[in-house]
Order: sequence, then C-alpha cells, then structure tokens
Amino acid sequence: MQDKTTQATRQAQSSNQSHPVSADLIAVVIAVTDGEPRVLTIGQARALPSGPFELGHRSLQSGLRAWVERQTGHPLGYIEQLYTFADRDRTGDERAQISISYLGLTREEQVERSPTHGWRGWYDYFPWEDHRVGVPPILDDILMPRLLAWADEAEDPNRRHDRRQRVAYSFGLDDRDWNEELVLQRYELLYEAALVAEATRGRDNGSPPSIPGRPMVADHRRILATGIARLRTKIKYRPVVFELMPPAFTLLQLQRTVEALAGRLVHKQNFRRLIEQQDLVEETGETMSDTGGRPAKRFRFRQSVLAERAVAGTKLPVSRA
Amino acid sequence: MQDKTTQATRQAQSSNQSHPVSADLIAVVIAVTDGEPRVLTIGQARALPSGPFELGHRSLQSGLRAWVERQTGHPLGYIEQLYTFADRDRTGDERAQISISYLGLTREEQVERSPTHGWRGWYDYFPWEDHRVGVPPILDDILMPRLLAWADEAEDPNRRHDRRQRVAYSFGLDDRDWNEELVLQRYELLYEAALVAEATRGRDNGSPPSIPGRPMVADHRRILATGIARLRTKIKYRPVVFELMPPAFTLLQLQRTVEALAGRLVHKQNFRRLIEQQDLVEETGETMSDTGGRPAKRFRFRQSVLAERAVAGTKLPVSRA
DNA sequence: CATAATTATACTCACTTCGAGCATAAGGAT
DNA sequence: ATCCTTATGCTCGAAGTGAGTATAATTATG
Repeated sequence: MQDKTTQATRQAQSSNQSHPVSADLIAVVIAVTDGEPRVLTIGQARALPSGPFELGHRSLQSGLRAWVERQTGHPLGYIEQLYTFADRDRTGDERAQISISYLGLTREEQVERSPTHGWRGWYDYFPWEDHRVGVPPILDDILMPRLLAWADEAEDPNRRHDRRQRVAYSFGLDDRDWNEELVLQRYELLYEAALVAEATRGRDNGSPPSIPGRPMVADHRRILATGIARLRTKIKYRPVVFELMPPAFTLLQLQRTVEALAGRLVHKQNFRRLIEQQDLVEETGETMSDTGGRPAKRFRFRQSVLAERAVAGTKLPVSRA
Repeated sequence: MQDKTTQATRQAQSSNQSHPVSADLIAVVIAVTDGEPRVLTIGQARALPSGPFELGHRSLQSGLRAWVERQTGHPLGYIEQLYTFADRDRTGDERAQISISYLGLTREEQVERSPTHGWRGWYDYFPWEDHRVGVPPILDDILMPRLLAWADEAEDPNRRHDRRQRVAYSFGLDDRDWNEELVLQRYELLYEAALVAEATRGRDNGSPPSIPGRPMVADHRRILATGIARLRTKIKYRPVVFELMPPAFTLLQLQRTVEALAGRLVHKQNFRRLIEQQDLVEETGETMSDTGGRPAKRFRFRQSVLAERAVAGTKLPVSRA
C-alpha cells in the first residue's frame, strides 16, 4: 500500500512516459478603432495568429507573444487565457494536438496595415452580433427562419422542443431579452444547424445557400466567438476596457468603445454616473472640442484602482430604445 | 506574398513540426459532506488525481474522467476547465510539460473511503479561508503579522507600499471587507512571503517556522486554490451548487452547503427569498423533521431552469454579524 | 449676429434589489 | 405546559438602476 501511494504521488508529479503531443498557441487580439472592434488576423483574414509552443519559450504567454510578434509585428499588452482543447481530426500523424487560446487587448494607436496580416472588424465574422443600430436584418430575414426550420426538422419531439428552447434562449425570442454574452452559444447553434460555412466544409453538400459571416480556417471562428464572449462578459466586472483606450479620452469615446464591444447601446447619462461614481477615471484637465458640440473633458484611467480594491467594471446601463 | 499568406495559413492550421510536449490532466474534484467542502486526493492527501493525456483519450475531458476513475474509482459528473500552464522546471528531460486543470463537482452520496485515495476537507489546506465562525485565529495570530513583516522587509519604498497594499486588499485589512473569492491571490501572497511550505521546498532554509495549512505535491495546492476561487465565484452567477446536493434537500441544507463553499455565513431569510424568487427549486411535497425544530419542506432543483433562461446563481446575501 | 444643431453634464424620479430585523409557526425536549 | 430550535412570512430603509428632463457650452448656418 505504501508502494501504491508513492507511485500515485510520483505519477502526479511528472509523467515522462506519456505520449507526446504538440501544443499550439492561438491568439485572439482585439483593438477598437473608429468605433469598430477589430481582430488581428493573418492568412487573408481567415486565421488567427498562432504557432506551436516550443522549448525555447519561457512560458505559454511568452510563446504566444513571440508568435504574434513574429507573424504580425504586434507587441501584446494585456493577455489572458481563454480555453484549451484537443483536436484529433487534424492531420494524420499519430500525435494529438492541443490548442491553447488566449485573448489579448491592445490600443487603438498601435494598429497598422500590412499585406500578410491585418485588422478586421469582428462583425464581419459575426454580422448577427451587432445590435447597436437595432436588430440586424440578417437575423429576422435569414437566420431565425432557418434556425426554426432546423429545430422543426428533428424527429424526436423532445429533441425538437430542446432545439427550439435553445434557439429561443440564445437569440432572445419571445419575451426574452437579447443577451449579448451568448456569442459562443449562438455560433454553436448556427454550426449545429449547418448555417455557417465551417459546418459543411469537407462534406460534399454542394455549396450551401449563401450564409452571412466570413468563415475562418479550422475552428478559429469558434475561438474568436469565445474571445468576444469573454470580453463582453468581462467588461462588466473588471475595468478591462481601458486596455483598449488611448491614454486620454472623453467619456463618450469610452462609451462608444464599450458599445462597440457589447454590440448594443448604453444610456449615456447613466453610463457617466457609473464610471464616475466608481472613481475609475480622473480628469486630465484638458478638453476636446472636435465633433461639434460642447467640448468634453478628457479623462485618464486611474491606474491605482487596479491595486486599490476589488474593482468592478462597466455595468452596461442598457438602453432599450 | 501569396506564398507568405498560404504559409501562414498552413502554419495556423497544423503544426506537426513543433516540439513534442507532454500534457498532464489534473482534477480538482469537490464534494460537500457534513457541511464540509472536501477535495478528492491521492498520495496521502498530498496530491490531486492526475495523469497524462494519451492518444487513446477521445478528448481532454474524457481523459480526465478516465484518470480520476482509475485512481479513485470515482465517476465524475459536472466538470469545467480551470487553467492551463506550462512547467519547465520539472524533470530534466528535454520535453516541456503542460498541465491542464479541471474543476469537478460531485454529490455527497458518492463519497467513500479508501487507503489510496480519499476526501479531505479543503480547509485543511487553507485554514485561513474558513470565516464561518468568525475570523480564524491563525490569521490575526500568525499570518497577518508575518505578512506585514514581509511587506516591510522590502528595500524599495514603492515595493513596500505595493506589498502592503496587496496584503490589505487580499486579506481585507483596514476598512475593506473580506472577499472570499480572493483565494488564489491570498495563496500567492503567502507563497511569495514564504509562508507556505511549498515556497521553501528545495531550498535549504532549515525547517521554516511551523506554518498552518497542509502542503501538497508540486503546485497542486495552487491548483486547488484556483478551483476554490472559481467555485466561490461561480456559485454567485450560475446554479452550480445543485451539482453538490442530493436529489432532495431542505433550504437549510442548501444554505449550509453554500456557506461551506463560501467560507462565510449568509442571512437565512434573505437566502430563501433569493432562491425562491428565482424559481430555482420546487417542493417535493415531503418534509424533513430531523434536527429538532419545525419540519422543513424538501425541495429539488428544477432541472428545466438550465435550459429556460440565463440563470443566475446564489447571490450570497452576506451576513455581517 | 441670432438661431439651430449637437454634445456635455446635472438632477430628478420611480422602481427594484438587498441587507436587516421582527414576528409567527410547528416540531421536539423537559 | 413551557422552552428551545428551526421554518417561514413580512416589513423597512438604504442603495442601486433604468429613464427621462433640464441646462450648459460649443460649432454650424442663415
């Protein structure tokens, strides 16, 4: 018995006997420019920056930074881990593939252009996610009818009910509100219903009816959906928006950034109240008078809040209008 | 240029050229028995169940389930990913080591005993985290003085201030409230201050002054801290507590479970109000009359809530008393 | 130069949420 | 019968939050 426990302990500590796998690092890097959230891409905007984790890398994070810099020239600031998953159905070799994805946030100014990589508005990939100017027509005209048809396709009545319920929940049907955080759930439903190009790839279904939303390589669009969902959730309880802002900004610029991310509008006065009463920002003293109208005070993020307390984010005072 | 993009795309799709790594799966499996949160351990309660990810595993999750079942005989129910990290300073071979950790929740009844594995109260590992019967004496008597001493040790005054601030924030000094979610931050501070056994392991500092909290192998205690933190956060916005409950329970039993996890007491009447107004449970019709007092109605979790809507969890109506 | 248009900013109001506490109900123990 | 203990119902006040009104300070326009 003593043998057994020590063996278990050793096994828990290191596992050199295990089969080798290869590990890929994948980055979802976000910036907001001109009121549009954008994602850093390579390969004709069809892939996320990524590369294998190598022995030379000091850590997963530094490996990721290295790859993104090598492929796009972009240094990364804030990054956080998204999700790790294993793929078996990749290439035929006898090695499992593990992918570790990260979310990175960077500032507007650092955006630049290039032929090999570039920034792409994330609503190009998820046109049904932008509700800032109302419900996108794509939803009512194309997606909802097809989703409901797909739900009704199921033989089993329980299954049919389950599908309808999931569609209703994810897309805010009936009396339910649209929940901007359910980006991944929506993408997966569309995938399941074969309403995104990635779902029919490899099968010979002929070309499926033209489907909105730019597809990506492998499961990169799913990873992007995961990143967007995480960001939309996180801005509500952590002050991460500021990673995307220039050093000084007006409250409206901040609001527009939040709206771009959330894909919905917020109530202006309440938004200001929220930001101010949480002491997230301080005035720089300057004002901005660009867009015609009363000049706005400029603010900067109070870096000290990060250390001071359990900071909340931007609670998104939603506007139903 | 066309070459460059295709190359980048190919690279993003698969990376067979990458150095092989080995991947370990590590499980933090939690149950609550007799009002105590417990974690499933192996190796004399010094290690978490874990094992290498192998080719035979259909997915990371199924690999994890297989290992936990093999090492402890325990089937897993609910599991979710915690974090992935890379270790270089393990054994000397030229292969990087990646660890993927998971949080698993299981029911009380499935708990059993064995010599090779077992359930251990998680406060054995983190005695400073249990505030149900007031602030643990260990904190005021031992940890806080040492932490503050450690903060003052720093040469650089900025560094000193930073350390003090982190201690104050993580441990709720001054006017700040104790935040039960900061389990990981607290453990890491204690580690940094060399107040946990793991921090001095391998160095020949002689034996450090006796330190509260049972240590674990490698970084398993840190992983456990991550799991506890995740769970304490998650019960507030998702109805995951029910994964830990028997099929039928009284509201007090539910409350005790939440309290066990959170490490703090909640206001009874408000707790009931919260659970009931969210329609999380429904009466079974039976009552329980065991602990002396008016018999309590028994409830069961309404499984349908999971599908119905964006369910909130247990908002923890804290009691300051 | 007066007026309109536009954005900034201050305040009010109704309603909900939430921490606390009081009060009553329904069992068992003595 | 009385007390102790837990269950359960209800109220109150403070704080938070969605919405809307009102005023201020600019630029654009006629």
